Amino acid sequence: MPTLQQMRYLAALAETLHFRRAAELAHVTQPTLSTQLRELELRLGVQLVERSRSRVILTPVGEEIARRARAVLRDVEEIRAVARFARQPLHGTMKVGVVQTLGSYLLPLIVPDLHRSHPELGFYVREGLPEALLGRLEQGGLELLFCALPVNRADLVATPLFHEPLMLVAPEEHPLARHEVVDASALKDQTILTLEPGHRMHDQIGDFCRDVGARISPDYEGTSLDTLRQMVAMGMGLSLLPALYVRSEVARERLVVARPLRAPAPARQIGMVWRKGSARAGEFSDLAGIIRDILRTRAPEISVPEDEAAA
Amino acid sequence: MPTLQQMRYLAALAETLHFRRAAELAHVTQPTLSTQLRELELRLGVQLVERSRSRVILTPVGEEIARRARAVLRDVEEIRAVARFARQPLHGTMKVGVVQTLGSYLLPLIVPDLHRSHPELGFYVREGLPEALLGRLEQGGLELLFCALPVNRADLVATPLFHEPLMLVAPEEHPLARHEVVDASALKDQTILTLEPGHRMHDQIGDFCRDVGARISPDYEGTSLDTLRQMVAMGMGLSLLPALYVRSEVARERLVVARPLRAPAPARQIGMVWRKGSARAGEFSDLAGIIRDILRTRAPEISVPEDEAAA
DNA sequence: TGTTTCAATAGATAGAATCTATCAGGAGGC
DNA sequence: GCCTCCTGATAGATTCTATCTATTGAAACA
Repeated sequence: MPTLQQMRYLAALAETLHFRRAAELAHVTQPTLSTQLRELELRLGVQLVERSRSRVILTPVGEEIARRARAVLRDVEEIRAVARFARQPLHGTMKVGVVQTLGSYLLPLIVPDLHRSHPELGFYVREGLPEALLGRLEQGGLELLFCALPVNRADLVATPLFHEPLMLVAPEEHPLARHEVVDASALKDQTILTLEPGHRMHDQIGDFCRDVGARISPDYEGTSLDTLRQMVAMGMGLSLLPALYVRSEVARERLVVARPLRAPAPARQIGMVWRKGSARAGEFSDLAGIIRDILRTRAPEISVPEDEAAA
Repeated sequence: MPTLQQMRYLAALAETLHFRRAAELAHVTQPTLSTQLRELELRLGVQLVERSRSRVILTPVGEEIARRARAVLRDVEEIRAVARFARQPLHGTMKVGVVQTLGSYLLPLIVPDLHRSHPELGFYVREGLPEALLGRLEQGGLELLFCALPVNRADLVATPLFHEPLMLVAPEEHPLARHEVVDASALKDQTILTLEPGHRMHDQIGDFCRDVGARISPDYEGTSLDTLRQMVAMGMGLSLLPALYVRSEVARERLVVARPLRAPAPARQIGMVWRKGSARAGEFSDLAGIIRDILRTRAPEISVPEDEAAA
């Protein structure tokens, strides 16, 4: 099998048509280049160079192979360039997953600022249910996941990004809409719409409703936060939606109103998850810090933890 | 600089995602593959593989580089294929030069048979004047030249293909056309048309005419054998044209007739020339033998020498 | 808890790439 | 014609490196 070095020598000789000068070009001595080219010819079983004291000429095969060798060397050079580019932190593409209940509002909130400060960083985004995304993350299909914590998998690590209360969403004319802050006990016997199973919020809201004596609507399970909101607007019941979602979608229209729940309100802890031992673990930690900063500016009403070592 | 071997290991690992099996695939032991991959990462300065006991995952850069590495390996494989192909004699393309006074009839005579017996052999043909073609041959722009011998250049070798007499070509109604064989002395004071300077035949016919007392037409010098023939047909004079040309072009029409000259007739020796030490010298010798055989069949009236070592 | 599996590591070894020094042949100058 | 310079090939020594065997340490599994 020919070596890259031999190809380099052939390319040099093709350029200079002169052994000594080719050797200089390749930063080796002339005997090295001579023997390696002879070795290359031996391995390929073809004469590449016509040697004479007065003239060095490549054979037609030699020309052809030199041409191809140059292409190979160029491609290898590109590989090195790819590596060099990737070496810089927060460059290149990250394959991230976002749980559906975050996708519609989290990325739009942080990506513009992030793109401004780190223009070389791109995201390949995949939405889905937590279980599926965690599986993909473990398998290597994703590098990074935004979802609700805690995540209890031995080979994954997580760091919190923000603490997001759930807010009561009701039709404008609903009696509870008149309260500025709603007490959990006020939800007794109310009908609550929630997401289909598989979402973290499904279980969380189910538990909460059982505690306060509210009734989960048996007839309907939403597939997204948007459908829940629309069902509330149609008077099918109340719902509990994440504060940042409310901020980005509910606050913009008049059909439904959102009210905070009195502490201890149900809430979710949103964080970033990656594989323990991921090559980019350091980058991910840094990225978490950057995202927390962005959130502090863009969503001051949300509680963002101090930076910490990923746990 | 990464080595091809390291790329091969990366490709194997990308395929199996398992060190031991990748090592098997690459026909080395697992520690070898491990250390070489680590070395590759070190050289590129990038982590390519996420190692954990339970799972092996390529990083995104790892994927990208593995993809490119596979392409490089494929291209190197192609280089080996090119060499393998070139190794078979009388395969591939030969860059040949043919002097203008041969081009119109020599190749059409031999190429059909040659193509039948050696379908993988192709010609890239360049016509020109002898001097220019010899220069190109020496510089490496051509590999092989068909022209009149002798050729006296130290770095070239030649082998004869056939001995080709020149024939007298005259208008049908010309008095000399009545002789079956024409004596050279009969050309005394006749007007002979010949080619422009630069052709071997220009000098050869000039010498011959001086010897027999014929007159070279001062007003006209042909640029090709075809124009000479046409000038003869128009009654501008007589001409001396090569026997195989006569056979292929003159014999087909009625306007001019060709008559052999009584010995010692002027003649030219046609041969093949290549560079001393050409990679394909052996092929060229073989080719000469094949061409001589074809000529013995296709042009039995022509004298073809026995095969010999190229001189 | 013991067993198996996996990748990393250590140390030895054979092979390869490179170097310095030198040779042999041809070109060009005098 | 002879000498010198220049070319590429060759010889031999040396350093590097790719590879091997043997082993370790850690996780997964039963």
